[in-house]
This record gives sequence, structure tokens and C-alpha cells, in this order.
Amino acid sequence: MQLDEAKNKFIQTWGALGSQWGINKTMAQIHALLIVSNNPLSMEDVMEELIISRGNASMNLRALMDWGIVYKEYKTGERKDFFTAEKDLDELAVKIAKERSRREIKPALKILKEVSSIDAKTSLEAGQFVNQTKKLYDFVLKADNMIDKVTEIKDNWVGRLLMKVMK
Amino acid sequence: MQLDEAKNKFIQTWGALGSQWGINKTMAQIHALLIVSNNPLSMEDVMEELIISRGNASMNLRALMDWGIVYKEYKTGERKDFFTAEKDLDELAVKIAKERSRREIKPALKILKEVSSIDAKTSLEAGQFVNQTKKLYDFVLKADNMIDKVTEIKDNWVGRLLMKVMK
DNA sequence: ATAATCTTTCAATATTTTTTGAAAGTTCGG
DNA sequence: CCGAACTTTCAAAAAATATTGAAAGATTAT
Repeated sequence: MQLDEAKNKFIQTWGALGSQWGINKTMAQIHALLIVSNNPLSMEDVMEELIISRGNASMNLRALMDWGIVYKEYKTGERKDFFTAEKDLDELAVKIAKERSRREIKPALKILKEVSSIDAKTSLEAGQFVNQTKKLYDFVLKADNMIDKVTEIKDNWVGRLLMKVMK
Repeated sequence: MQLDEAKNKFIQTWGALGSQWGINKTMAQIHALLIVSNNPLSMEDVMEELIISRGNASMNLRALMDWGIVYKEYKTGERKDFFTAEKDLDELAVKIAKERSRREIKPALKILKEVSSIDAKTSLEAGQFVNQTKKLYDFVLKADNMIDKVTEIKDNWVGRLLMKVMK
């Protein structure tokens, strides 16, 4: 396999993965492209490599920056903006996890709390509903907190050791 | 808030969450409905509650069963199939994680391995590409293995203690 | 202030995904 | 084997989502 072919395959695969995770294809592809680019790319570069429109490139680069996983860079003497991807993979994972938590899990928790707060005593059915949704609330809350825990762990001595033991 | 309103809100929210995670809305809604139903529901029941067509109900119930998070039940004397959701939340999380791993992560790993195996010596660029994608491969592999680790941990004494310490 | 260069916005269009519903398929009692 | 009860399939339609491209908006050099 040639470099070009490999690069392309990687970008396509990352794009497909993205859509399965609720991220749009182009966004994931731009991200992939930036990941394997050693130097910052301009919007023009991105458009050419992926054969997409200016508007599309602009919007998705913006979205990636909102996620905090792509950065703008300025080159002296150049008027264009250039872009690079977060390449520290731990950092990348943490940022994605935090952003998803903020955008999706937190709002869901709010609703879960709300619906599990109806009066459980009005009927057997209501009681069971409250019971079930409360459990769900606790579970999602616990899962959500894990994200922070993992970040903490990485920063302390015992934690790092533990991670090693866990292979 | 009344039970009906709460139930509906829960189903809608779960559905919206689902689509952000690459699961279709109806599938997530059916799942939500079954989660808060104390007794098994027939396809007819599901169609009525969610106001969806027979085909839609059939396909999505099938998909949920493929994920292993909804089960068919038979009632003696009844010809219809009835459905219940996995209600053990730990079990639910494990099943979802395993299925996603199988469907998405494993295939992605395969591609990553492939593209990171091109000859690194042909050019500087090729070398950097291989370096970057190899790192990615290792990272994704490690993350994927964590799923299994978490399952193991829950099953052993030290692990459970650890989980408690982690709050 | 004007022009040049570059970016963003957004209504229109294209693409992808989901849903429908009717026909075909299955299963089972008699 | 037939017919009733139920489920699955899948082509067509609808809905949701992504993409384009041209105009408007910025920003900087002259």
C-alpha cells in the first residue's frame, strides 16, 4: 500500500466511525486529515484534499474548534488561518468525553431527575416508574463521574500505578 | 407532573439521546418504553404507545434483540410475541459496550493496523504517518481493552473495593 | 478610504436515513 | 392441508441531515 492510499483509507475510516458516533462525516474526516498532517493546513488545503466546499470546510472546522480538538494557528507573513489537531491522544479523549458530558449527559440527567420526581404514591405504576428512573439517574450519574475520575487518576501517583496494573 | 407526562418526557429524551449516539430515534424510544414498562409489551402495544408503523416496530425490536438488550417472551395461551428490556443497568452497559466494540472498534483497529503497516522508510512523510497511526492504534486498543477490564473488575474482590474508593 | 484576501453565513439543493404499509412469509390449531 | 394470527421484508415516500456556493462580513495592506 502506498502512502496516499493509506492516508485516504484512514480518512475514510475515521469519517465512517464518526457518523456511527453521531459526529458528521466531514467533521471526522477533517479531523483525521489534520491528525496525520505534520504541519498546519489552511482551509484551502482541507477543501482540496477532501474535495468539499468552502462553506462546509468553514463550518466543520469551526465545530472542531468548538470541541476544543482543533486549533487555529497563524503563520507570520501569511494572511490565511491554519489549523492543527490536538495530537496528544489522552488530551483528545478527555476533551471529547467532557464535551459529550456537557452537551448530552448533563441535560439528560436533568430530565431524569425531573421525571423521577413525580409523586410515587399516586399509583403502583407511578411507584415503579419512579423506582426505575431513579436507578437510571444514579447509574448515569455514576458513569458520568467516571470521566472526571479517570482524569484525576492519570494525575496522581497511585492512580498511574493502578492503570499499569490494569494493563 | 403526571405519570403520563413524565413517561412521555422520558421516552422523548431517551430517543433524542439515542440519535446523538448513532442509534436511531425509534429504537431508543422503544427501548425507553420497555425500560419503564413493568410487564412485557406486544408489538401492538409498542405501535400504539409510540404511534409507529408495524414495519418500524418490527425492525427496531429486531435490532434491539440483536444488541442483546431486549428479549422476546412467550405467554402461554398467547400467540403474539412479547418483549422486555434488560433492566440490570450494569448488564445493559456491558452489552452495549461489547456490541459497539465488536461492530465499530474492532473493524477500525483492523484498518489502523493496515494503514500503519506501510513502509515507513520510503519518505519522511511516510515515517510520520506510520508513527501517528501506530500511536492511534495503541490508544484505541488500550481503550477497547478497558471495557473488558471493567467487567473483570466488577467480578473480583479487589476490583470492587477499588471501584468504591473511586466513589 | 479602497482594494485585496480570506472567512462566515444561510437559503437552496442534494444526500442519507428513517418510516410506512402492503405483500410475502411463518407458525400453529383444527 | 387450510386458514387465522401474527411477523418480516422491502420498495416507495417522507423526514432529517449535510453540502454547496454565492453574497455578506471581516481584516489587513496600501
